[in-house]
Amino acid sequence: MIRLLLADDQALVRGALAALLNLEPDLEVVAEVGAGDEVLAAVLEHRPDVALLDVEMPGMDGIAATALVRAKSPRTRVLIVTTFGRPGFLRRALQAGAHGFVVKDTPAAELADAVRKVHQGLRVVDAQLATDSLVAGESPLTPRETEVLRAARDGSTVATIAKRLFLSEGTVRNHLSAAIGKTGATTRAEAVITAEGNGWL
Amino acid sequence: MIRLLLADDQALVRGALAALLNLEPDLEVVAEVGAGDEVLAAVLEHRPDVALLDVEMPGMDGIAATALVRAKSPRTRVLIVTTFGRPGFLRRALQAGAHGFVVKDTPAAELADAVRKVHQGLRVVDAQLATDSLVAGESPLTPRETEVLRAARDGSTVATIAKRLFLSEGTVRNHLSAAIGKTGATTRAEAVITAEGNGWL
DNA sequence: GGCCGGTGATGACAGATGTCATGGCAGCGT
DNA sequence: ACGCTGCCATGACATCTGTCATCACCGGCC
Repeated sequence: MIRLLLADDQALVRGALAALLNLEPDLEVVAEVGAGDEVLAAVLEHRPDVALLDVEMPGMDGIAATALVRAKSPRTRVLIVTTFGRPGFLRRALQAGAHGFVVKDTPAAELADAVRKVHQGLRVVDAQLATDSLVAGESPLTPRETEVLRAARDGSTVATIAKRLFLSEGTVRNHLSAAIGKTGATTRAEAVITAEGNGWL
Repeated sequence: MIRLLLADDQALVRGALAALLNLEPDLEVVAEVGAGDEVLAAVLEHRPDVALLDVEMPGMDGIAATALVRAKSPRTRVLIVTTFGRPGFLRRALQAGAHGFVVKDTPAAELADAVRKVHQGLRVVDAQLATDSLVAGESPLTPRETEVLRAARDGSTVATIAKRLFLSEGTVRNHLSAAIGKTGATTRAEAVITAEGNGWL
């Protein structure tokens, strides 16, 4: 019997996935959580064989949670199950120690197989996403550029960003300009969009 | 036995919801589709009692699909099941003839009840969302303002938007300025975000 | 008819934005 | 020690953006 932990912030999806997986005779959902910062405690308490984690979660994202789980409970294998096939997500998830990466629009029938493969120690990775990841490459943005661009996501002005990050306006403009150049964009908003699409933020 | 149709673009979620609902002795999923423009054909073929539709779908959104289903198959009741609790979505869904509106982070146990209530002809609406909907109100944007703001979502410049919509740059700026004022924003990007958040785009 | 709201346009203007050159400073690898 | 890279800052400049006033056309409505 393979023991599973489910982490997804959408209760309905979480419950539905539990129902789906519990249909399999060799799978058993032993714990469910709805936030990233609840994952580790639940893992330590229930010691699941495989943890299925969403990337987008309140508290802590699934990738940070993956790293924690791998560090504190090495026998637990991690399968990322996410909505967005962002290339950067895949890369960072694997670097954090995830064993598998499945997008939510894969057929339901394949999920159980993915779980079993991950449990056997195999790697499960969406093929399309793997190639995208190679194309998109690692984030070209420096930490500071990333931070500034992230602060620009909500449509703030340069002045606001500067205050929030304790930088001069000129510096913010410089970082934004660099980020715009590196993303191949011509506008701040465009840079935000492509950077997000590649999972660089 | 209540016969159900499921429409959601994420195959995994769709399959999981089917598993969840099929656990109920009085519910039966008779059809599944992954795009909005497949909904009507499937409804006409299988004549489900209740159709569970996601809002965000390729082809046609769930709200437009709702209107179609209500027009062509009045006996089929529609329950919207969506990720985003945008006030405008609720309003438009109800106007299109939906009988229920459930957000994906409601507990899984409540979904079956919602389906049964909708089947009985009752209205099921997320309480929090209903009040939000009243607060946010109808979109204050004129059709043209909406169109221009929508064209600005990808971070285009005024010049690009003007060309795409065959307007002068000044006119585009005027519409954007009006939209910014009506949304209470100070930037185009901010206006886009709040308008999207309210389901006005 | 007269009024009003939505649409399109123009011109003008202050302010924000993106770019560039330049300089200083800290850390890191050779 | 030297050079490289990343980070921070400044100043200057062209351009874009947001705002405002003004005009014109059209459709609906009292």
